[in-house]
Amino acid sequence: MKQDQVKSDRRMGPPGSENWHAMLDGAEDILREEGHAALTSRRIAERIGVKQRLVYYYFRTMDDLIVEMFHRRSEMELTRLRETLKAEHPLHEIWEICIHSTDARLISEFMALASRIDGLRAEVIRFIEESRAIQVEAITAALERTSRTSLIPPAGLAIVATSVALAISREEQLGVTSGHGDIMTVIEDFIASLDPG
Amino acid sequence: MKQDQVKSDRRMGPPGSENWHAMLDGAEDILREEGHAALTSRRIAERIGVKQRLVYYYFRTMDDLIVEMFHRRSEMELTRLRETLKAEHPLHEIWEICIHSTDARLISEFMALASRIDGLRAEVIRFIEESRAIQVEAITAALERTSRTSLIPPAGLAIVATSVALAISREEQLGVTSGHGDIMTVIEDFIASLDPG
DNA sequence: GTCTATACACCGATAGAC
DNA sequence: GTCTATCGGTGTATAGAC
Repeated sequence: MKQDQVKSDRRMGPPGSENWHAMLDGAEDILREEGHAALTSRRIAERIGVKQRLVYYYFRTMDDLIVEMFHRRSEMELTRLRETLKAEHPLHEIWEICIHSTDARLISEFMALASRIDGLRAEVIRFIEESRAIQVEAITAALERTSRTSLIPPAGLAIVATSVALAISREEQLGVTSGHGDIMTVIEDFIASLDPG
Repeated sequence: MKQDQVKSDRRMGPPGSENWHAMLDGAEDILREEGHAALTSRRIAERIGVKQRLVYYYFRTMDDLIVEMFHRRSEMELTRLRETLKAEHPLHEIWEICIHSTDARLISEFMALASRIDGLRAEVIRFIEESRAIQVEAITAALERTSRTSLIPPAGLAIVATSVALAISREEQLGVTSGHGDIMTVIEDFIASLDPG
């Protein structure tokens, strides 16, 4: 294969270059701060101080840019998750990631976009499956280490943790807080009992 | 107050009329099937067989239409939830509503839109708070009826139920199912023990 | 690599006739 | 109530010079 571009022979900029990263950074900021409606090639260019045309030199289409934005982010997150498996207290670290690196606004936007963009949907599926597998591995190891059994199987616990963390993050951004402390305490106590320290 | 329209003196169509409902129905279908990017006055008009101009006779702006669409829907949902309190097995019925009336695609779109549209955000907050209050009431009553205490306070249980139901609905639409059966069984067993029948 | 310039489509919203 | 017609703005994406 001499050419990477099978769909188009337009000249393209190299992935991973400075501009390439700057454009994805700018796109992420716009998506977080202003939402999907503001995520346009013009605004990205304006934000990082280049001309609009250049966006189409680094990304074939806007949809490509969006998929790449999610892909870059999910790779970083999966790497962080995998590293927790080697740490002393994996469950604490995974819960920290769930609570603090979950930007509900960004996730809402990506979810809505995933319905429309096939490539993004595939990336989202891959991310959910991989991160769940890592969490299940950590939970299973913790159960074995403490010689305990759980009423809820590891995969079920992983779903509860991630979905509650996301819901709390979303509601906090909206300004709703009722019941948050209650459930956080329960989850943290459970983790403490399973992964003492 | 002689005039309802304080922001604009443009002539407006009556809320609740046939066209008014048809437009909101069409808007909902578009949002569910094609996403926010396709939700335009032209497409709504085309879908229900009227001219685009008519949309602006019934709704002052597109944002107004979107807020009204969520409002109409959340009112119906809250009414259904309130009715469960008078039923024989409230917890079963609430869980049914959580699982089956939760359209993850629609909710993703509304959440993303809520970041941009202030009026929609206010409606979303109101809906979350009201529905949580109803759920807490049902759970508290069930605990008293069975003379039980829960490790997790009612508000925490409500958060777990709604957030897990939403996560499962979202993942099912994506085609991810690992762990779903595990957690569903646990929740359903818990409800059965609290609200036997 | 980066630019100017631009084709072309679609959008929100309105004026004013019938 | 519903229509035709339209304005001004913004979007994606490309051609081709430098």
